[in-house]
Amino acid sequence: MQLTRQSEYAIRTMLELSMLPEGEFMQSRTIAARQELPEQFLNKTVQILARSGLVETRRGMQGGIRLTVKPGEITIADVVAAVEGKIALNPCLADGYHCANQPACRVHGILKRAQAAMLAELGKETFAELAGEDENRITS
Amino acid sequence: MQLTRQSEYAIRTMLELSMLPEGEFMQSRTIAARQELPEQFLNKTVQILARSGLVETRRGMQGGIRLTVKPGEITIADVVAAVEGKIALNPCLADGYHCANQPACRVHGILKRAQAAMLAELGKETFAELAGEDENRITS
DNA sequence: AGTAATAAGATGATATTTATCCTGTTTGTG
DNA sequence: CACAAACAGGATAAATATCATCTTATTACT
Ligand code: SF4
Ligand code: SF4
Repeated sequence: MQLTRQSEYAIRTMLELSMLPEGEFMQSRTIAARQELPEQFLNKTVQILARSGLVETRRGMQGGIRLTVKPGEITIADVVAAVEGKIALNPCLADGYHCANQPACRVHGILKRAQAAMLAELGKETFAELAGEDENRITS
Repeated sequence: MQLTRQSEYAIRTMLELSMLPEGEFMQSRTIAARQELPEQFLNKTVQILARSGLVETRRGMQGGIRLTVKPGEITIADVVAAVEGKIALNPCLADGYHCANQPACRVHGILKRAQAAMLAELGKETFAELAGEDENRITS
């Protein structure tokens, strides 16, 4: 019932990239250092983001990672889905899964609504907003 | 990002017990059979529920498991919390954890709201309501 | 050519999940 | 009291997921 570390790393990476001028690259070393993430593991994570089409990478000198989407058009929900696959609070909420007593199951409906509510919140703020002002936050 | 099987088993067990006349026992074999759950594993799960004060057990003939709470006073949120511990979408949402950049972290706030929204839905219907009528549900 | 950067595959250390087995303990019944 | 029924609890284990790290490419700029 928790995000994986990898999802968090991905979110913080996307946040870092969202703060860059559009089209600019940032290197994974830099991201790792700034966010204090394990560099090699971050590389793997970036590969996932790249395959999902959220970022693109360039090798060699002057290389690095940059967004292929506009910060205003993606949310934490998108990043988590990219890293962990489509979110499903329970197997019966995943595509293609079928539970025998699902039609009558009242638990199913509740879980479904809970998941929808969670996703709605995760999808409310875009990275553009997240990367914006850092102050005037509610602390806790 | 998913409930454990054990949580689901616990929910379905509580649901089964909620349908019993107040104060009555049901045996774990019966629950396991009716809900098609692995019996021994269910026993472990029941122990957790018992330690959390949601059910009480009696050994020996005529023994079994019964609720120690009123079905109208507990929700899925309570059961999941009992089995998995207090829900925290991310380590920084758990009690006592401290992340260095938490005060300024805007991700934290979003995760917190997402979690709150999810818990609100999970806490909306009590087991009394869940155990009530089985029909007139939205199927998908 | 050389260097800086990501890609990709293999491997592994841990932790969690999902059980099962065996033995103990409690309790009602005859 | 002996027995059987039912849960309790500890040990064990298989499967899977998580969180990496190591090594060897491959790509691209200079
Ligand atoms: S019993 Fe209900 S909640 Fe559980 S898997 Fe089946 S449909 Fe989903
Ligand atoms: S970086 Fe933000 S979201 Fe991540 S653990 Fe720290 S406070 Fe929580």
